[in-house]
Amino acid sequence: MSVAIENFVKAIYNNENQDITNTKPGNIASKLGISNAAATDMAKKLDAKGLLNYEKYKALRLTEDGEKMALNVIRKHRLWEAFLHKTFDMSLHEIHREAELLEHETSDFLAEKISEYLGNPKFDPHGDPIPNAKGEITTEDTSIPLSQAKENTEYVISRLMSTDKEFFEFCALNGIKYGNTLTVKKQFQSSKMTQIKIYTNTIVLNEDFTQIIYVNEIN
Amino acid sequence: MSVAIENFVKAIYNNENQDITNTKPGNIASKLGISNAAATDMAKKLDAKGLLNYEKYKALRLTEDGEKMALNVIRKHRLWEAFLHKTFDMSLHEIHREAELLEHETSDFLAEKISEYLGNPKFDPHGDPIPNAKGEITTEDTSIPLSQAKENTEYVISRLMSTDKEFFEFCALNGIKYGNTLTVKKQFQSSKMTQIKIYTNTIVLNEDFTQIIYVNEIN
DNA sequence: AAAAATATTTAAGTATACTTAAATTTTAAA
DNA sequence: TTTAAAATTTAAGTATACTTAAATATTTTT
Ligand SMILES: [Mn+2]
Ligand SMILES: [Mn+2]
Ligand SMILES: [Mn+2]
Ligand SMILES: [Mn+2]
Repeated sequence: MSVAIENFVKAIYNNENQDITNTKPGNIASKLGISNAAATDMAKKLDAKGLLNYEKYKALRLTEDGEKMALNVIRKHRLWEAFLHKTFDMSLHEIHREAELLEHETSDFLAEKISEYLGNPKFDPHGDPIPNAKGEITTEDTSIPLSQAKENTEYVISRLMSTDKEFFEFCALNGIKYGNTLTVKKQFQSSKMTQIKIYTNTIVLNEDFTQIIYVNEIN
Repeated sequence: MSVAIENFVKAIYNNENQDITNTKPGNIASKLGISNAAATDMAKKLDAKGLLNYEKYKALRLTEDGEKMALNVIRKHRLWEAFLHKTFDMSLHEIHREAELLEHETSDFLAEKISEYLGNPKFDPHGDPIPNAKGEITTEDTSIPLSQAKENTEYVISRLMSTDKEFFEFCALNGIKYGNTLTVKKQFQSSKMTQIKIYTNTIVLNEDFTQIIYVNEIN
């Protein structure tokens, strides 16, 4: 299958997992940077291929085959990210950029090699789950955004939900990294800011950041 | 530039370095598995782009820009081969297959990371030279095919010029590997066979193999 | 030096993945 | 509930990278 098709089913999959009613051609089009007309064309084509169900004016729904394809591409994307981060120490922004291309030119054979080399990781450096070779995600996500965390409680960082370069640069500079530990000190109700302590540093984050930094409470 | 263009200039470059007079559309076409007509079309297009000089019925000649592009792709190809061989222990056949795809989706940035990680190697696992980031090949090739080697002389294996799976499997099983040492025991003139000793094994190779295994004499 | 064989080019056409513009349908607002 | 706004679809067209078939040029053989 072509790069265009793989990116298309991946965009639908990612969208369905957030907002199922809005998975319409126009929405996918704007995510992929193509015209609405192109997205409608593609939707019809993929319906004919059995990768999704297309009904005029309705939301797009991936078939089982379509979802399998999406998860296969996502697996390769996240394995590359994990690999490039670990082996070449590339930043959270760089790894995404490279993985977006490499994911389409990676055989299942090579994906397995990467996975084995890394010890079959279950999460990528953004905290996104890595599907297994069968296309299954076996982990469950219990994490909450930092904006909803309790005061005076210790958390481990579980996910950084962004693709923004500056955000990742901020994180890298301040030890905000998947797996690291932080303590929530105070939630400022009116200003919607969150004060955290990470290592010896105290940082006050605004809502833009506390809604994309996800954490798990340490028992 | 597209995958089709990159593969096209690469095929011309590789061909020019062997048989300059025969670098015509039909020859490139058969190497790429496309029709002669498609190759002629592409040649005209790349002439317009300034990557090669096309004159009806004449051999294709890369321009400086075209050669630079070819060497950039070849660099990425060979870096991937070196990397996959070393890091994932993939075979000489597998690394070529994967590199053929990855070479087109690799940024200069990532290529540099791979190169640094490997210690800026000058040769890939087939013994092919790896151009530097400027597109220069600084090494010179003094190797000769095993068919022309002297009897009772020690050589180091410097190049395995093939893309054939079975040949590489044979090599892997018999210690015929870039950098390994062997001794030429006898050249059978009439049958064009070569008897070598490698480690403790004695092997007799026919011309098919001794013309694609290159060696350098050990001083 | 012709004739035959081979290679190259031209012409016409296809599939994919897009575009813009117009028509249509849905959704939201008045 | 009618109207206005927004989204979706249809229609027509483009660029890329191919194809096959026919025309033409080159190369080889006789
Ligand atoms: Mn992608
Ligand atoms: Mn990720
Ligand atoms: Mn290639
Ligand atoms: Mn090689």
